[in-house]
Amino acid sequence: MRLVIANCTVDYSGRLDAHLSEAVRLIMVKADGCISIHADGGAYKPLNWMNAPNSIHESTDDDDELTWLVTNDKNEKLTIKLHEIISDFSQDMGIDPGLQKDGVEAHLQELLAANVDKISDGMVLVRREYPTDIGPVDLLCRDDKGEAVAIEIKRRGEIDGVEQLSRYLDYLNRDGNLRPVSGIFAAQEIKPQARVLAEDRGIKCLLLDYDELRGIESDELKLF
Amino acid sequence: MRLVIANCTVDYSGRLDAHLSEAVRLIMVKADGCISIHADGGAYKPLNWMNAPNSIHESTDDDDELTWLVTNDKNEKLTIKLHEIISDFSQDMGIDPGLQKDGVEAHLQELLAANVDKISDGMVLVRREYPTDIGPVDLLCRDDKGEAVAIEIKRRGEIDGVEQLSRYLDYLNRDGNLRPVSGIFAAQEIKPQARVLAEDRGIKCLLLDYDELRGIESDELKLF
DNA sequence: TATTACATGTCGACC
DNA sequence: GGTCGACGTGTAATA
Repeated sequence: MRLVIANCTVDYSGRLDAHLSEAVRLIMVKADGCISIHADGGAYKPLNWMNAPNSIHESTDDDDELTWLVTNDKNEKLTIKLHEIISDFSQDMGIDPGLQKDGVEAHLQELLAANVDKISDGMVLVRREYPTDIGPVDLLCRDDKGEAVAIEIKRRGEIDGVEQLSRYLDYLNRDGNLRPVSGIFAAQEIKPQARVLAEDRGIKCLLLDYDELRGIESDELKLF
Repeated sequence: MRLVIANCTVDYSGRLDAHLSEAVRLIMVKADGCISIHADGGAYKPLNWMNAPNSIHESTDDDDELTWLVTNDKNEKLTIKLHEIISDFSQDMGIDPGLQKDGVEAHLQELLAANVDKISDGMVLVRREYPTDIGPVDLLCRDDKGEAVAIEIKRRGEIDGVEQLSRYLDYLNRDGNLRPVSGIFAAQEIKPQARVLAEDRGIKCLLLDYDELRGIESDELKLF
């Protein structure tokens, strides 16, 4: 990794056009060639960047001013004029062992799939990722009366997720072998508007507690 | 901005749980306190981060090992154990003058608004950003028969955009002065699922060619 | 390769 | 603070 702190101006042209006027910024060049330009504030997103693969071409103009021209094969171009280099530091880091995550949607789905009987007595899982023409339903179950129940799982339950489940229900209810299919919208957090929309459409909401799901003890989950 | 290169392990707990095993990484601390941890590859997204506002607490354990504990008021916690510091560099950068952008959806809307007659003969623009209680419709037009047409414009046409237009159409069709209102879903690129859903709902799809719109010559746009 | 849906999405605008 | 829509979204999995 190479870290250059410099007074610079930057132009990007590609998916849109963008310009950065002269200021001191950090220019980060990673081992794979990707490059990002950071200001001293504003979260982690860089002001400009160019992902790998790309090619970096360095040149010097008449005024001894350094320019980096970064291009890729998608017609994107990043031009960095380095007016004054304040610091230039390189360090080899090797390959990162990588990030282990726990608690993303796939994990929630796995846990809930193993505990559908906790949603209501007699509920059984038919299958995960039940396929339809408009995409897979997270969980398809049958309740104690043998009626089909489609479950959509989100980490954050917003209005889009309710729309998505509604589409699945529309679709599934056209299938004579499944009809009638009811819906459960399950999420760690359900936004008020999503809850209102779900209830308006006869979809039940289920608030998931990750720790509770992980712990075996969990009581019955609370449907409402 | 402070740049620390160190052999470190990191744990994040908050929206999910994540763990980074020991390796050499860059730790970036910006002037606003936000912090990000970068590996030497993998585009611009850091492995872990914590946005401002937060509070950073530094401590030393029995083995003289440095730990940074970063917390915020949303119950997120980032723990960085610094086993060995290879480099520690600070530089004041001042406030960045900021990024100027040019050429996104607003531009597409502008171009299409000026060329609604190219969509079909006799089409006239009623207004851009036609207001409704559930948000503004990108373009409201009337066709050669005087019937209202709502147009939703996207750079990338996905299923959500079709839902959005559907909501507008539901709403507009309750208005006796407008009814019947038909819909056109216009985008530079339309995903297959979005197209299927649109057609299922009687919404026409319109593929926009940015260069063609910009060039005055453009033939009639092709509705399908 | 392209298509899809997730993301600690982030970010801004508006209410 | 919550919702909504755009993003140079990026990214991984899947077909």
